[in-house]
Amino acid sequence: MYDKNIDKKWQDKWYATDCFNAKEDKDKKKFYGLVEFPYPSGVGLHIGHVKAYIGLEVIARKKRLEGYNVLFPIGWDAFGLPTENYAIKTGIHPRVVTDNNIERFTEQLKKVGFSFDFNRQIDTTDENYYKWTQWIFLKLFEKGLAYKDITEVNYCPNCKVVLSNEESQGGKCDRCDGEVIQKEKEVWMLKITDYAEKLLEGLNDVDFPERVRVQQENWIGKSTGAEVDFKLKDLDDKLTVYTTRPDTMFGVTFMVIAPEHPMIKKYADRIENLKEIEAYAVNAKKKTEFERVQLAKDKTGVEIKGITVINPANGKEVPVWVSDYVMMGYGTGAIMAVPAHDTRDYEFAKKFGIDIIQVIEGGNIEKEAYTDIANGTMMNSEFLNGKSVKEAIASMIEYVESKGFGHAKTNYFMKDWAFARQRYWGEPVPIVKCEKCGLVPLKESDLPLTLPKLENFKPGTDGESPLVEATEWVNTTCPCCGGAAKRETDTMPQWAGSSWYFLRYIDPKNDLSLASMENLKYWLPVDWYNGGMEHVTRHLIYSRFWHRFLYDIGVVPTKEPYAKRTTQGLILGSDGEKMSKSRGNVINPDDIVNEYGADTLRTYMLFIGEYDAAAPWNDNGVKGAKKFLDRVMRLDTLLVDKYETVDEEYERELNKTIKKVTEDYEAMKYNTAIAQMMTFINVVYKKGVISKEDLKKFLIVLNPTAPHVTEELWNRCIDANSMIVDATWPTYDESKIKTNTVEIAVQVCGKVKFILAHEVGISAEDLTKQVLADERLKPFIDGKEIKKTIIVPGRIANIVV
RNA sequence: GCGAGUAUGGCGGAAUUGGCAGACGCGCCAGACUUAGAAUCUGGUACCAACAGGUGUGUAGGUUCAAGUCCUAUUACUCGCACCA
Repeated sequence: MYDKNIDKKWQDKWYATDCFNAKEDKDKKKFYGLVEFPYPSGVGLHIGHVKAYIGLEVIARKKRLEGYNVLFPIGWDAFGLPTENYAIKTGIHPRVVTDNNIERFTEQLKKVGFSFDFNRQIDTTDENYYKWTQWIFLKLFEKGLAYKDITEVNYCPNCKVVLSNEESQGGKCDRCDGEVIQKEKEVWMLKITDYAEKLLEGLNDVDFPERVRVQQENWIGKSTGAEVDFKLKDLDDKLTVYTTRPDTMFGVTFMVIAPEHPMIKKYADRIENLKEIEAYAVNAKKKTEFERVQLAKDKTGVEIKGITVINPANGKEVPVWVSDYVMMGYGTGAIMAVPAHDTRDYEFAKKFGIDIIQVIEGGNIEKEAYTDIANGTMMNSEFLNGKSVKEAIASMIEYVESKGFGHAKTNYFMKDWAFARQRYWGEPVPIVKCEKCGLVPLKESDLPLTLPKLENFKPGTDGESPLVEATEWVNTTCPCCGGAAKRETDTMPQWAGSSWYFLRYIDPKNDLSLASMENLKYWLPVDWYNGGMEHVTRHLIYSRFWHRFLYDIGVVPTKEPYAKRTTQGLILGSDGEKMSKSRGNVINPDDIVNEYGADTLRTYMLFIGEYDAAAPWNDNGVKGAKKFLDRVMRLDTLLVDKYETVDEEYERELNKTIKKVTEDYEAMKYNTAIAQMMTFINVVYKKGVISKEDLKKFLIVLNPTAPHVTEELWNRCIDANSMIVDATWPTYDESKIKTNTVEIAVQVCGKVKFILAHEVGISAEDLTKQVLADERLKPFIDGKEIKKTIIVPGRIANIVV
């Protein structure tokens, strides 16, 4: 029986002997396996953490046994709102809360037997860590990539905090799921848009799952087209639009600008219906995300009376409308509308009775006026006629460039990163505001800029940081002129610390640099990074950005941080629903470990199904995993020094098991690896004996899944003076897996009639003779004409009559 | 609306990529051991049928000697994006 009490015995041995620690042995081949470090919340370790870590845990243990120098670290992403909210509620300082939570998490992780290198733990709230987060910020500032701007930001009124675009996807706050509003505010921004192209290109050099790559590409949202100027009639000014289809310029019948477009203010005195337009803008702003998206089909808008523009392609005068289907945040906030080609423009034109300019030709008279449906070439477009869309785009761009009213332009959907939170529990921004010198960075030697002690960390009512209250800390002197200055009171978002943590693991105690180049060169890139899908357009993109920036300034040796990325699937409650407190279907890993032992939890997590697919929890499945481990533990009763006779089937099954487990672990197909080990155990019980040598091999391959059970059995049956963690991964003998004879199905007209054994390596002709001579075939072919025989040795025999 | 993915027994899931569908586990049934239960062990378990046999991988077609696997259409669900000009 697998007695859960053996867990602690082996955990004590492992963690006391530091056997999982990465060595600084640069001659050895390295493996850097990384899992997304947890936020140490007060709730403790969740079953999802276990699922997320167990995948690479198996790989890390296997790589060690294969002789790699393995870095498999863990740390704490500890800045953030929940800790602060808890601190606000209880009055306990976030530092104390964080330390307690880290202690609890560490204990829980060790109880599952994770082989993390606990000596390299990092904590983003440790001032020796965030010193370097601040240092990177200074570098970003120095290169002009960190800037302060008054802008419309996403704001969560509930959390009282500014959010980045990535944190407010779908118009909902990442933290509280509340509605996000737009608010004008002065905040720090990071120019991630400067890196859009590099982030896109980098995806070609890494091994990411398809859907991860696609999601990042969509998020960056690259589009190519042109910016074109439309002259305002009777004014010395122009309206610039962005379009991906400059070839359709001859079909423009009106223009649309966003309600926030600056042109409205600029020509307020010329606009005859200004009141109406302002009222529309106010109304548009009030719309919630839901209204904007769900009611999208019902277009609204107002024509601007008093302003028209001239289409530079044909000199025609066109009206200008205001509508909220055009966004100020994308392109130029203004579009040229071509209802004949764009469904949105079409809907708008139809609703407001604007010209569609249709030419009767072929099937669809309303929508294909400028491209011939039959051959996809341009028509009714003067010098573009007869060209393909692609050619026409190029030639129109050439035309507008030569005439000086436009140019080719690439746009990205991704926006700059709002990099400021109005909270206490985050990294202070190392910048002071001086009346004389403006925004002045701290000297590197003055880092870290530590958080002041504060009694009250409640955020201000109107999006003010609680640090405003720390007057002694806020009032400082300017590093540049020595005059009076004030510190920045916003702190960095939680994503700051996690954007580079994988670098610090490589050299966690270095106080001269964030990590030494020598160590970085040895360990980078991260060979394998496993984490959640929810981070694809958040942490994963932020950290790639920071890493690429650090590469550009010569701090890290690789362009991309992660060579390979995988994701784990969700564990659902036993009711098939997402685990949540309110549903009461939450499984606590502690309970499973306490009742069934750590290896049972590990084995079950891996056996439950495909690793990156969601799977519901099943209590009986857990018992099944325990039963398997019990059967393994009882192998000692079958132990013999040597077999009396060589058994080919036995040899085959063992070698097959080693092969399959070796390959399946690497492909994260843990469920089939375990199935094969179960099959092997079933064979062993059938035979009733197992030799020491075979048991030894089996225990090693099972070890990454069930380290406690295998160490215990190793100690009892193999060698009491050594441990599996120091053993070597077994090899398999391919020739032992192959058999002399193989069984194939013999079909008549595609229906299986009987099974035939034949020798391996037999020719098709010989096999045909053997099949046709078989007595069992007679009843099916007697008196019938054989039309065709398909004989594939080792595969199939099919007789068509 | 656009894009990606999934669909196999009562359940979780397997199927050297076109070659015996349902590995392995759960559950269930029967038996052994037990005073009894638990645990353990043995056998059975896709469906229909008394048997012969037939039918089966969401649905409808197709290609092929042969289809869970390839093609066409279609339905349902999951995920992502969503006025991207």
